[in-house]
Amino acid sequence: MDSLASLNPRQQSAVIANPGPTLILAGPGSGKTRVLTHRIAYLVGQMGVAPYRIMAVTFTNKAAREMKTRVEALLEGQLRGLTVGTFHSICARFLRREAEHLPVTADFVIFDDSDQQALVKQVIKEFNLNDKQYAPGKLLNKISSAKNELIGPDEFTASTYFNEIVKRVYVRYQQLLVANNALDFDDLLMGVVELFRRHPEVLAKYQRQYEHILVDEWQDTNTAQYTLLRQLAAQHRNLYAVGDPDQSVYRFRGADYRNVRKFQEDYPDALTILLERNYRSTQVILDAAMAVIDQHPGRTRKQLFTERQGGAAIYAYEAYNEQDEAQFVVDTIAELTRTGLAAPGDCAVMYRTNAQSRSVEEAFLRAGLPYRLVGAQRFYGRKEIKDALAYLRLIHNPADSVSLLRVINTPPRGIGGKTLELLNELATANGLTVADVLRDLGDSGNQSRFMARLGNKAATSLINFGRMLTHWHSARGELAIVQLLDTVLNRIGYKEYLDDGTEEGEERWANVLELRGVAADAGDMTLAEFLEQVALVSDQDTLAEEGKAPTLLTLHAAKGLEFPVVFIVGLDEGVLPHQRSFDDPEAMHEERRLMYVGLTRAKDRLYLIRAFRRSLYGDSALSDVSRFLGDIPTNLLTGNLSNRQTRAETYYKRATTWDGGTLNLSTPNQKPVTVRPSEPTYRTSQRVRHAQFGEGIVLETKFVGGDEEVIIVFESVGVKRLAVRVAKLETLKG
DNA sequence: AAGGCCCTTCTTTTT
DNA sequence: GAAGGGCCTT
Repeated sequence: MDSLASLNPRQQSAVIANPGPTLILAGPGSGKTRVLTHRIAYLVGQMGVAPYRIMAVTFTNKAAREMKTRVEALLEGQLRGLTVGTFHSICARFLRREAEHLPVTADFVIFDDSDQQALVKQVIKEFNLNDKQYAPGKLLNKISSAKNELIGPDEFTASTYFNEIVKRVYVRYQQLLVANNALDFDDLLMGVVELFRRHPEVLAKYQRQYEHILVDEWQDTNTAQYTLLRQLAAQHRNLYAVGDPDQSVYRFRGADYRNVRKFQEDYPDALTILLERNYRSTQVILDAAMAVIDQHPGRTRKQLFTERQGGAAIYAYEAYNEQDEAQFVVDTIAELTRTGLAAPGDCAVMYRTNAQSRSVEEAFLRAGLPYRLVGAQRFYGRKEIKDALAYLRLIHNPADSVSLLRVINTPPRGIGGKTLELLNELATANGLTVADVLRDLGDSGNQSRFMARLGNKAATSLINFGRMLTHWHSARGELAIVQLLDTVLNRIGYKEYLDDGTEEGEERWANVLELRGVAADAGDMTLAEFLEQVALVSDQDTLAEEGKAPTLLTLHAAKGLEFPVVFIVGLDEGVLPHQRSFDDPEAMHEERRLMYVGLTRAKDRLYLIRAFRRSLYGDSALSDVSRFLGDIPTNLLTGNLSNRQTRAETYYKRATTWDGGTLNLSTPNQKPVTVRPSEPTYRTSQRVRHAQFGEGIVLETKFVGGDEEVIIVFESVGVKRLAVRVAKLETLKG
């Protein structure tokens, strides 16, 4: 075993801590994963604990996989029976195993966000509610928070009229889930807690088994998760929690960093170990990060330190707009690569919201450079992927009415609204599900007792569809996932449906092929296992081994990762911190922690970028520099934003030298209004000729300090930025 | 029934 | 500046 000698004294004492409740407060880059893996290896290798008596819980599958691999490497062998997984996957496993105690069967499917939306919309319709006043998303938020707080539909107390509606929706929504043989994400957690409460003998079984429970990212646990762990650890009390309250960024999902303090209150005898030595970043980067997080009220200060004294100054850059911001990132990466200071794969670009990735992606595309984008949700959220998966889900679980509705007329097969209405009616009148009616139609064809009410055309379509379903359903056990998927795709002519000759169509089909690849990788996994796996992937899970290209990801997805070079874009008030946090102090604190997470991802170089103007809702507006940038001492900064005094003056000068007409800036600090520059001379995608560079296409026109600038991609030399006044461009036709 | 067009309404973050 | 919903025509 990789000896304990490779760990520092603090880490060592964490690894060899006596049994009992233990809390490891681990600053960023302090080697918490090493501590966790060594701890497990120590328990197994030195303390003789059987692997099956250990549970290690993480938040992402990637973290779970990594932990397992690293423990196995330490022990030089397979660890049979060790439970490593995410909260959600471990809970799903428990629930399937104990399904006899549940309202759903062991085959239950997991409903994702859009399935939940569909179900709530159904309830809204059923109750004749106004979906503006009672927006599905709002209702779902309420329901989700309730579940995270372990409040079931019956316990939900309605103190206001709105909550009265929420309660009714919640009750009905839960009924529908059960009718669909489905659970949502929150049900997985709450379901296990409830199961344990109702069936102490089941709980006792697991309590006995799990002598040691280790938890990563403790600060991100919510009430349901916290309660679950307390239940499980009640007998042996060997709860080993690793976390950092400064990195808690999932409040919207019910996470409560106060669970760190709660741990100490609930286990007064807990051993607490602080890991403050950082092995990742330069001191410059750490100082900046500490300066930001130290402004967080009501927090215990940590004094992070590193051997990596000094380091490159942090480059703070103000771009003109988000295109310029993205261009700066691309140019800088090119420059770092050229000078050998970093490879493209060392670089990461982080942003607050997914929407911000677009301008960055466009800049990479324009430069013809590759990048990798993190985001499983984006992939699995695509319509074509959801549709393909809906077929598989329906084959697996015919009770899944949400999937049925998705695919019954995709691709179009002549089953429209009227037919669906009739189908529903038939089902309800006979006390059956829609799937039952379809199956009967498929089985009995023209002899079906439901024929009478159906028109000829509709009946044929329904019979055909019913037959396909029945056929696939009975074949599902004999085929590998990828074969089943191929069969379905072929039969429904999905390629022909998607690939309509447009670029988008081609891309859609390419996405389906990617899903096919995932299915092929699933090997001989059962359909149930496959569906669960794809339901529970996280954004981070899609991040394979380090690539050769820069990584684009949200700050949330960046948690737990590190990169030699980090760019954080969008350091503007309203973006980071996000607009939505302005009137909620707790939310604002979380924005600060998010900034802290981003800063501490960087090992060597950090670039903080903002845009002077940024398009929002379509038209563009001016923004202020993020307050978080202002918290970083200027002596750590370089770049055009390193002197804040002058910047404020610059805004003023720049703003007042614009066309003047619509401007009413009286003081430099007053919030600037939207400025309309005069009409551009050139238009986007216009062809032009330059005396030296030859022919090109205008990508963008803009005004900088009253000067008109155009960005042009030339056939000969690529992208150039030119001043119209100087460039003498000739416009071409076409 | 299906496809197209115009309208609105948003946009945090994700297991 | 996209995506969904409502309303139109074929």
